[in-house]
Amino acid sequence: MREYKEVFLKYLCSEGMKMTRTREAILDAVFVTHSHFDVEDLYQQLRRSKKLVSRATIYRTLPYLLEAGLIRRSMCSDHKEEYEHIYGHPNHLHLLCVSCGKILEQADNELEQVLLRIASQHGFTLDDYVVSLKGHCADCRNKSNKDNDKGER
Amino acid sequence: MREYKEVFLKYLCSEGMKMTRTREAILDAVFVTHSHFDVEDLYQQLRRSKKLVSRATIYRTLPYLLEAGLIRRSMCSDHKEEYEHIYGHPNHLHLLCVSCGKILEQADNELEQVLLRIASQHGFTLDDYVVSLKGHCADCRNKSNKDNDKGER
DNA sequence: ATGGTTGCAAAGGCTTTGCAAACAT
DNA sequence: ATGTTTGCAAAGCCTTTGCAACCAT
Repeated sequence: MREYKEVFLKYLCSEGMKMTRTREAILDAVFVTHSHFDVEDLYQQLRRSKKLVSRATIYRTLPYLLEAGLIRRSMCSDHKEEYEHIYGHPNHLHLLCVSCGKILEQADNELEQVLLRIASQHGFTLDDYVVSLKGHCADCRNKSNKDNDKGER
Repeated sequence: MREYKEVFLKYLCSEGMKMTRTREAILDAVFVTHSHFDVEDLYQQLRRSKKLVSRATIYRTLPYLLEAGLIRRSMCSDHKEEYEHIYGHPNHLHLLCVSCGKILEQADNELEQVLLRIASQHGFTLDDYVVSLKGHCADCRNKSNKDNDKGER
């Protein structure tokens, strides 16, 4: 519970920086979100909770959260930096349907074992990973089959 | 050999578009590159081969190459769209050393099997995947150990 | 001839930054 | 009191777009 605040505080101290209301609010906004978010999402989330924080400050704070190991970059989306928080959000993979844009998240043990093996084969530690699969989900495949029946495109 | 030109031509036709010198030059520039590239890389590559193509046109062309299945988006780099070409460049994973920035590429069969299983478990086809592992390479671990011996930071 | 394509320069969107005021300790 | 942090607005960067000239067929 709120363990992430400790982590951030420790990080800030170690860098000679201070914990402020603003940073605390941003941190909370990050952990309210349960999936991917970008700067705009946080900005809106903060407005909703009546904590007015400028976008500039959010931009300035996210790299610290990244450094502190509290968030990580998420899938590359078009042209925006997306993040996701890490606590209670173990490493996982994303399944993206390129047709409808749906995203599933999933953790998989066997996958993790394989990645560990690969990393250590190359003398690497495995600190983090991003696995994104792209394909077509069942729904979209069905839909497009129906469309084809009616005469393609 | 040059098979990619066929592929692109076919794609262009199917969309009512034309093959032009400019597009051919961009395609060549893409396949000259052996690793990741962004728009600026292509632009410089084209200048070097005395084919002056505007950045705007490169920006306009890359989505077509993507659509045609000739390139794919690469690792999320800071703030730029990176691509890599696909021919002779099978799906693979990236190992990134977060300390020195070194990137290894590697194909792995077992990994691919696991990803296929996961996709189909969710009813997805597996059209493409991106696997990025982040960690510290052996060199950097050694270096940082030495640094520590001399008195940490 | 005709419709797609290109380069240019302008516009757009997201991100960064200089600076003075506000804040934490 | 002192150094850090913030918001604002301006600047910066990468990317997109309108348009007139150009090219492919």
